[in-house]
Amino acid sequence: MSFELLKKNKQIILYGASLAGLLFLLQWLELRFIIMDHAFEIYAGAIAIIFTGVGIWLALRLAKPKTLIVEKEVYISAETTFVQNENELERLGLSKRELEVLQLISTGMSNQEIAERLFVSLNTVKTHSSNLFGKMDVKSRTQAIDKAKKMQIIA
Amino acid sequence: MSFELLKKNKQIILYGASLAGLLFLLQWLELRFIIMDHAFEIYAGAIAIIFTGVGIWLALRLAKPKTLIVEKEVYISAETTFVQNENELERLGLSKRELEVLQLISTGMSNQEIAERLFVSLNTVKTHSSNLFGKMDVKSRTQAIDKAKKMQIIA
DNA sequence: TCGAGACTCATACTTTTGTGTGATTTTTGA
DNA sequence: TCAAAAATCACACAAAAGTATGAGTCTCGA
Repeated sequence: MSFELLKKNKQIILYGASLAGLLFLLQWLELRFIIMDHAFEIYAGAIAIIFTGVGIWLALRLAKPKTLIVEKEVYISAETTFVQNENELERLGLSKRELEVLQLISTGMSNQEIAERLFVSLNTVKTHSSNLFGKMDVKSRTQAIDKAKKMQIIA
Repeated sequence: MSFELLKKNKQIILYGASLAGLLFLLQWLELRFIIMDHAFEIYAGAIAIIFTGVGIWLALRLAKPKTLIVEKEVYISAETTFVQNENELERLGLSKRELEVLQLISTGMSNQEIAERLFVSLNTVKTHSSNLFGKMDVKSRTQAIDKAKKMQIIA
């Protein structure tokens, strides 16, 4: 715990130490160059410059990094992001088979192709599609596709 | 031009000025408190602390911000992000009118409705649609819708 | 100005789609 | 278990979609 604290305040401790160190250095230097004119100003200037540097160094180390949030546009194909709108689907009251037919219609299949895919007769597919058009309140397969996509009940 | 330069180096000039100012201040203070013991060390410490502050301030102002790039995924629905795939559209060789018909077909409109919308005859719409089906290599309007959406040539 | 492509339209025909009605079987939930 | 819903299918008809062919007009670039 106290070690943690030490670690956390490392910079501050280091700063204090360097400050103290420099003062000792200055005192020692004072003895040697006290005779010099304007020695004080020179020292003061040196300290100012040095500690400006220390300050800069401190700031750069301690400054919280500015978090730059880059909004990355992620284009995701409709298939991967598709989540079926269960509510709307429920509301329509489409049966499992009707939804299946609707999905196949949306892929561009003809009634005959759908019949073959589902192993039922063409008439059955027609019945299903006609019924689902009624439930969806549309008049054609193309309208059904458009509406179903807008309602997010198919991909 | 020289004004620009002045502006650009404002911080540096300010720093120099404050440094000079402080030295004058110190010289003046020296005359008054020279009698104090350890005055020099006190001054030196004060200078160190002040210029550490100056350094920090400078660093924070001038330093390039440490940027932590956080990629935030922005999900965008298909409708709002729609950009027509010009290349594919070009490749298909659809005429302006054919594309118009295709777009209206995709909204679920019947040929008759499209004819009325475009102020042309039903036969004209049929001709356009038949031609565009040929160019798109599909056999029905539903297939055309599916393919066009996948090719991103319609919304 | 000449030809190619675009746009228009018609006619005739085929195919597909959609509706209406009725019926049988299966599934399912109360 | 019993009724309702779902799924299946047929037939007949109507409506829409799609194809093939031919043709007239218009625009635009070579």
